[in-house]
Amino acid sequence: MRGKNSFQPHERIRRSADFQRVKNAGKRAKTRHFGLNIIPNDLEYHRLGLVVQKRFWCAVKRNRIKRVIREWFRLDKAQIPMPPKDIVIIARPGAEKMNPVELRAEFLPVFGKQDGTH
RNA sequence: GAAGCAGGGCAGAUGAUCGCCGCCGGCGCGAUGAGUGCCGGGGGAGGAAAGUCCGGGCUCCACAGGGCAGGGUGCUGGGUAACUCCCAGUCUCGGUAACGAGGAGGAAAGCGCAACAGAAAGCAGACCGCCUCGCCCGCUUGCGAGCGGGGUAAGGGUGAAACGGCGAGGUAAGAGCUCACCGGUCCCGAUGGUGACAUCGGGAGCCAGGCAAACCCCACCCGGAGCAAGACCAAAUAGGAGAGCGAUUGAGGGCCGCCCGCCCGAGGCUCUCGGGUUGGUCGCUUGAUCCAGCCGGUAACGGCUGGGCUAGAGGAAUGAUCAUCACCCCCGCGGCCCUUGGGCUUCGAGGGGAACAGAACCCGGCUUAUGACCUGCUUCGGAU
RNA sequence: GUCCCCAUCGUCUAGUCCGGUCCAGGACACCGGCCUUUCACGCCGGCGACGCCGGUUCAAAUCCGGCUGGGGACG
Repeated sequence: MRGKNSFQPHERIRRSADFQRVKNAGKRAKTRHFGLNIIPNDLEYHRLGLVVQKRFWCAVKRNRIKRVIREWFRLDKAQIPMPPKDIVIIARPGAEKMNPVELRAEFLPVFGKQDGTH
């Protein structure tokens, strides 16, 4: 087995239909720099999808945002409460200045509140 | 020391941990396959990867053919696969200089353009002025005022631009009208250079410019699309509806601007609508390649020999954390110079910063963005 | 990734091909005044733009380069 902190291809949302399902039917949350859509899936693990629009940033900054979010998911996915979910994160202007520590602090309340609901 | 000019390479390094994407080897599941998981090894963005502004390779459009249209280039010679690129040179312009910039063919081939101002703006032009003649008036009798005819481009004023400059002669006043010198234009000759051109000598004449980065003429170049090119495999739906046309005397299609020419060509062809798929493999990285040495060349570059090649993704991989060492700035302490203030420098136990920016078929350039450093040169200032 | 197109007052636009008539015209909006008891309508006046940087030219919104910012198409 790989380490539990890995991020493998099947944990990634790729298909356009999956993005549409999460966006239309999922619960929405909003933080200072991101929008999140979340919906439970039928699998045994969480999945992550990223939306970083081309119109706001150049290629280097887009890659930077996606890497930092994936780094968060890789390290903290065990903390996400258990019915497995599809999570789509939409970056908003200002997100390119986030470092991993700030990002973790920003996402913590979102999933902490979820824990309390059930 | 200050300011500036030109050129050069670099794009933080090392280690640890957790991860990502290909490749190779081994093992497991599976059917010996397709896949998939684990372990090990090795690799993984740039000088601009960018803008997509030029030029090629490659692929398809029959074979890439002719003409027109359209587009591009534009001093000379060389380099190159090719170029709007590079190198060397010529001329012009800018700069005190080092050096830099130049789309630098043609306006006595054509159609044209020049607002406003000004008298006049394209085979120039009399508003004021200057000179002269005629008429008339005044008087101090050769001067003044007015009107009219003529001569004149020296002077004034306008303009972006007004047809050489200056001196002498000449004249009623003037004028290249004539002459000397200077400047430019054109023609002829000599010398140097492959050539652009330069230098020198002689002559003509001062009849006359600018805009081609609007059209145009001349010379040369360019067929069109683009890896979402293109080739193959698998799956799935349908085997439809409408319109147009047609059989060798040629419907229609291809060569994606048009014509010629060529080719394919029939119980089918084309267009539109409707329906299905939203997969995989190849192309896909060894190439006009990079490094070193020698040779030819002023150089760009070329030749030979030896060696190296390890990104090839596909909703798109290089990241995070920590430590140490280098670089820069601030701060603190010490030393020196010294006019309160400031400058230079050693040390560190502190704090902060480190640019522009991410391959998408591949190369050669251009342009734009950007960090710290090194070397050479120029001008000015100081010291010797 | 590749290939195209566009940019003028706060908004919609004319002028760009073929340079000067343009310190850029019009409509709506905004501001001030007149009319009206007041508002609206109407009339008069004002404010206000050639995306940016170079070049050619006597002269550039217009011609030629280079940037910047938008928009579109493509199996």
